Amino acid sequence: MPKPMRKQRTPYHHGDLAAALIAAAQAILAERGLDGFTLRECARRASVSHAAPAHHFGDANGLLTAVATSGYERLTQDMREVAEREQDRGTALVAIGVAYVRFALTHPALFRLMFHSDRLDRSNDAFSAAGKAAFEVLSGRLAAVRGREAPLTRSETGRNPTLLRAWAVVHGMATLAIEGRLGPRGKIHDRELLDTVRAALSMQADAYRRESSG
Amino acid sequence: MPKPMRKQRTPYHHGDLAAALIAAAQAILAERGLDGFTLRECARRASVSHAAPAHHFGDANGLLTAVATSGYERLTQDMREVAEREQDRGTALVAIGVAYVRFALTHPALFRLMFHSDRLDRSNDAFSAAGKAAFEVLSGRLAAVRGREAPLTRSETGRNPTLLRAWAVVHGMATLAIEGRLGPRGKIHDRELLDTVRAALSMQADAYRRESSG
DNA sequence: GACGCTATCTTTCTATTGTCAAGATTAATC
DNA sequence: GATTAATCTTGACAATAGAAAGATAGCGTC
Repeated sequence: MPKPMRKQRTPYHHGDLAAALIAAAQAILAERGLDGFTLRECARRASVSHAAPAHHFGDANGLLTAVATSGYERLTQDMREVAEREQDRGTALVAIGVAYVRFALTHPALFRLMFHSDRLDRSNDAFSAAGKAAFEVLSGRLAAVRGREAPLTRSETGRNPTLLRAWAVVHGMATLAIEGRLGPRGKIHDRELLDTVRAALSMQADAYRRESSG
Repeated sequence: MPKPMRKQRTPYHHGDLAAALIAAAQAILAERGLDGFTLRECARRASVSHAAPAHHFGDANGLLTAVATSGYERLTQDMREVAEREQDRGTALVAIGVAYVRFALTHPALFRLMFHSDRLDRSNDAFSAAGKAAFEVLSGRLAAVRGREAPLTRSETGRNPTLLRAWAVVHGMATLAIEGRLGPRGKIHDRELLDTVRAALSMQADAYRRESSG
């Protein structure tokens, strides 16, 4: 039984370097933003040589893809949680949108990485699965509100005006917010902004209902 | 009278290096995207030493800010042109939104630079003026549709659900489109997508009218 | 328990980048 | 025409990503 050596200087093998690198990358993103991310700084924080990450993630973009994947998983979880707390279908859809925007405000650099970066490896299976799952929370609830049968796939969004509108309004608010286009940032302003977001999404939900019943 | 020397090997002074650098930067953005942009490559394309740009733009971000500024000016012009061709206020608002998305589809990297980059010098006066002008085309037309008096400022968008919604839906569609989230890209697909965008914005405009009259 | 295999990690090297400092060259001004 | 200011070059520095080659240690097999 390989007894874990008790704290040598620096054990040659890290133990769980992949997880440590992801955590370090998340911290760097939060502190310095996406442009402030460097693979070497990541390695430094994990107390490991600058070439070590390559064995787990290939290159810098591979690590970023893993970080983005975990970001999608957290976003999915956030949206599901708030949706389950709501009884009404319409308010559930609004709550999902608010959670989406709140996620962006809480993790702006991560959100940018997930949605606005060309440094992601889209052929990565885990990544696309995580992105798909997040999308389906939104599209599934929308289909419920609209009284539709099956939710649409992502690539069909470009051909369905209603789904496009619903996703776009939420995503647009999130994007504009973290870019500082909607006024100053800060705890107080963010809360005020989320109130406005909730109001705007309620109006949207009302419009969806009117359209599908009219 | 300083007669322009007829084509020496390489004239020590470029003549209009600032413009040449901006043009080179735009070309690089179009070819290789924002992450593919480098200051040295820019200098190479302008046939100038790697340190020359500093005298005109300070640093790399200064050049990018100038490029973004000219991007906002073009976007403003595009939106104004299509709006003037429309008679009805509602269709003008729709046309502005379509122009916004079309601009993003035509210049995706430039659009990302303008809206999703932290490499811009927001204290630059020309830059903020250009951004403000673009915003006011949209908010002005929205105010007209809603029967409002004065259009709102950008920082008030975070407190006004209707304006927030209107900007967000257009910006969200543009963003999702250039990130490939709405299906494959390409001439045919883009045209199909713009039709969907137009349909979606028409539904939005109808909703605005219903709300302000109800 | 010994052997070998393989994953993990380090060191070293190359090419590239942005920025700075100092000098060269030209245009503008008086 | 001389001085000043703007423009551009050369050379250097620190930092980066990635590749190559070697060191170390965990793991299965016999």
